Formats: sequence, C-alpha cells, structure tokens
Amino acid sequence: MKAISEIRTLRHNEARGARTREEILQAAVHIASEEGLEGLTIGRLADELHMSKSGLFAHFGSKEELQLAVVSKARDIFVREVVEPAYKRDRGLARLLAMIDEWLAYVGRNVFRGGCFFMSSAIEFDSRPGQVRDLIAELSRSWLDAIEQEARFAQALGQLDARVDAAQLAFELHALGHEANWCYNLFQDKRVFERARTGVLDRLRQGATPGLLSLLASKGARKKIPTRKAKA
Amino acid sequence: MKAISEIRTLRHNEARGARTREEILQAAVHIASEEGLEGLTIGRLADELHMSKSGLFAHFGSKEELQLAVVSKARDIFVREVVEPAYKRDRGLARLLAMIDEWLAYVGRNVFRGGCFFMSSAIEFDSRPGQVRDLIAELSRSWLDAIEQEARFAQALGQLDARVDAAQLAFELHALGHEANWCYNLFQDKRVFERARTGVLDRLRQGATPGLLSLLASKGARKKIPTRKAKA
DNA sequence: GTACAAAACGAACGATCGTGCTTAACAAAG
DNA sequence: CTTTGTTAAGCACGATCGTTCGTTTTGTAC
Repeated sequence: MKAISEIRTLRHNEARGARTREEILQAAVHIASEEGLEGLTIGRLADELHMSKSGLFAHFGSKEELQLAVVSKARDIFVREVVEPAYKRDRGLARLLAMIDEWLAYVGRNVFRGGCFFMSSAIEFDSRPGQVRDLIAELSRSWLDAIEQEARFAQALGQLDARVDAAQLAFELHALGHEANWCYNLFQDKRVFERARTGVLDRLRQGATPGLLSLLASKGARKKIPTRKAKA
Repeated sequence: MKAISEIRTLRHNEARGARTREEILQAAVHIASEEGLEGLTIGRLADELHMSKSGLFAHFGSKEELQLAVVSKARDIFVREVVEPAYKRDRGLARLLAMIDEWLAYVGRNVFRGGCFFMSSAIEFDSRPGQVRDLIAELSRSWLDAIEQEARFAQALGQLDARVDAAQLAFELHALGHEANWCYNLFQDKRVFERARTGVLDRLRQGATPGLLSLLASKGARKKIPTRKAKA
C-alpha cells in the first residue's frame, strides 16, 4: 500500500506520532475556541483524549508551542472551510462576495464550537505579547488584506467603481462579518446572518458599476452568484 | 461633615469596606480587560493591591461574585465615559452620532487597557453558561438596543428616512464600532477610527432626510455636531 | 477606656497548572 | 530473534488556583 518513497522517508514509527498529533490538535482547536487558548489546559486536553499529560506534552515541548500549533491548525481549517470554496469562484466581485458569504456560513455552521477562532483568539491575545499574538495578528491581517485585494481586482476588472476606497470597503465588509459572529455567539440569533448579508450587498451595490448591478439584485444574489451550501 | 442619616445607617466601620471594595474593583476591571475575566486571579489581584488573598476574597465570597461585581463596575465606567456624554446631546441624529463617536473615542483613549470591556468579555463568556454570561449579554443587548432606539427616535423626528430599517442600521453602526476596537487593539493602528467614522457617516447620510444632510457634511461633521474631546 | 463588629490577615486545604525525568510499550531494521 | 529509535506513560516537582478557618487589627459607639 505504501509508496516506496514513503517507506524510505518514514523511519521507525514516526507516522504514529504524526497521527496522534493531528488528533490532539483536532480536539485542542475546539476546546480552545470555547475556553480560549489560555484556558486550553494540557491536563484537560489529555483527559478528553484519554492520554497522559506527559505523553501529550511531549508532542509540543511547551504550552506556547502547543498554542502555536493550535493556531496553525485553525488556519488550515479556515482555509479549507472558507478560503478554498471562495477561491473556486471567478476573481472579482463574485469571489469577493463569496469570501464573505463563506465566512458567514462557516460561522453559522459552527465550524468552531466557540465561534470564529481568529476573532476570539485575537481579542484574547491582543494585549499579551509573544509569538502567539504575532501569529494571530499576521493571519488576521492576511485575511483582511485578501478581502481588500479582491476588491482592488474587482476594480481592475471594471466591476467596481475605481473611486471606491478598497481598504475602506474591506474594513466595512470585515466589520459586518465580525459583528455577525459576535452577535450570533452571544445572542444565539441566526437572523444576524441576514443582517450582515444585507449590509454586504448594500456596500457592494453602492460601488458596483452599472453593468454589474444586476449580479447583486437584492433577491437574486444567491441565485446568480450562488454560494456554496453548508453540509448539514 | 457627615449627614445625620449617614451616621445612623453606617454602623461600625463598614464604610471602610466599601472604599477598599471600590479600590479592588478599580484594579480588577483593568486586569480583567487585559487578561480576561477568567484570567483575573485573586492572588494576582491581591498582590497588585498589597492585600492578602483571604482579605480580598472576603469582600466577594466567590470568584463568580467578583466577576459579576467587575462587570457591574465596567458598566458604570462605560456609562460615565460613553453614555452620559452622548446623552447630553439633543435626541435624534445628533445623539445617535454622538453615541458612536463617544464609543470610538473611549476605545481610542484606552479607558480599559485591553480594549472595550464588553466586546472582550462577551467573546470570552459566550460559550460559558452562568450568571456572568447572562449579565454581559444583557448589558451588551441594552447598548445595541439604545442605538436602535435612538435611530427610531431620529425617524420620529423626521431626521431619518422612515423607510430605513432601524435595527439594520444599529447592527451596522455597532459593527463599525466593534471592528474599530478589534483592529485598534490587534494592530495598534489609530487610523481605524477614521475608517469607522467614515462608515458611520456614510450609513447616516444614506438614510438622512434632505434637510438634515448638511449636518453630516463629510468634512464639517465634527464642527457642526462637535464631539467631546478625550482628555489627554 | 472598654466593648464589639467589620475588615484584614496568615496559614493551610485539595486541586490543578506547566514541566521535567525515568521507564515501559511498540514498530521497523538487522 | 535482537537491536534501535520513537511514542506514550508514570511519577513527582514547585507554583498557583479558589476557598476555608481561626486569629488579629482596626475603627467606631458607648
């Protein structure tokens, strides 16, 4: 079953370690999204996985390394659940809208038990200097930048008025996503996703060039630029 | 100096207790805004105030009671720093704008070391059932409601188009405030306040009735509806 | 000055934190 | 089979967590 190259590169049973490491991170990411990265405790994590503290600890060497690994794992999940689906769409306005739509959908289907991982952990670590904070800030920044870049691309394609401030637009779209996440998790009210989407379409409609306005028709937007449905 | 009624109601030295309780909460609120309400530790708090753990603990009886007291204290600060200044303005559009402006100013002058107390603590406790969560949710809701009510009042005054969805507007204004707080604390970039304010004026301008548009002129808004300046 | 209640303290509890160090179980290579 | 290197467990450490208890200090009222 194994490729020859795999046999050569895998020595002894280091594959087993990689597998349990993945299992640990899988559980850790969900605990961290509920209890926070600092509230994520090695003992609690070990219990949940029926492992010993020391055995689990050995995979990371320190709590900070564990936290960094958890943040990286969360990024992978975010990429898989939000970025990749959105990046299947054509560049420009369609992809820009899909990015926010997929983001909202990912919040709504509770990919992380405690809401969008990066919003929570950013707030938890924003006044806690260190590598963890730096990594979170970098990833958050790159998501915000990606939104802005896609807006610029839409401008280059002539789908969005060139006079629109792309950074300002990205800020506002990002704000709507964040607010939806915040309200949803605090009030358990799914209607906030409609609110956020209304705001998003409003912002885009404001800046869209005349020819593209039809893509953003208030009722039809979901049909004409269909969004990927969450798997139940 | 003391009123007679005060002498009768104060027995022994329970006034001293109230004073130290205030000092405790004053320090606690700032620690909590940085480290979180769960990261706020009784031992750490006692050290900071040069008190014994047990002496401090006796004021509250449990950590949860301490947390509830801290949240109440934070509400008092929020009311003093944001609500009261805004409520000095005339009702309607002026007060609505002032509410957001004062909110942004309070974030910008770091009233709490770790950013807006309620945004952080809401995220920390949103998946942690209990009285603390309930109190935070109630207070957060009432701020959001206050924004919405003021928008409705502006509509009743004819300052805001009656066709505007007040709840939607409140959601979007609230989103801009939250986003500014989030970005400012994560990236330490003061420009986000300009961004947020631009968005706010945009939203209001969209819904303002023709006669009121002059109040929201892009450059002059600060002059015509002056905002309270932060004390350096 | 004496009485007395509130406030603050010091020491200790069991639990849990992150982290080492020393083994046992295990899988692949010879 | 034995050898060898990796993975996980066992046990213990010092520190700190929230909490309890009995004692001492403090301030006011008589």
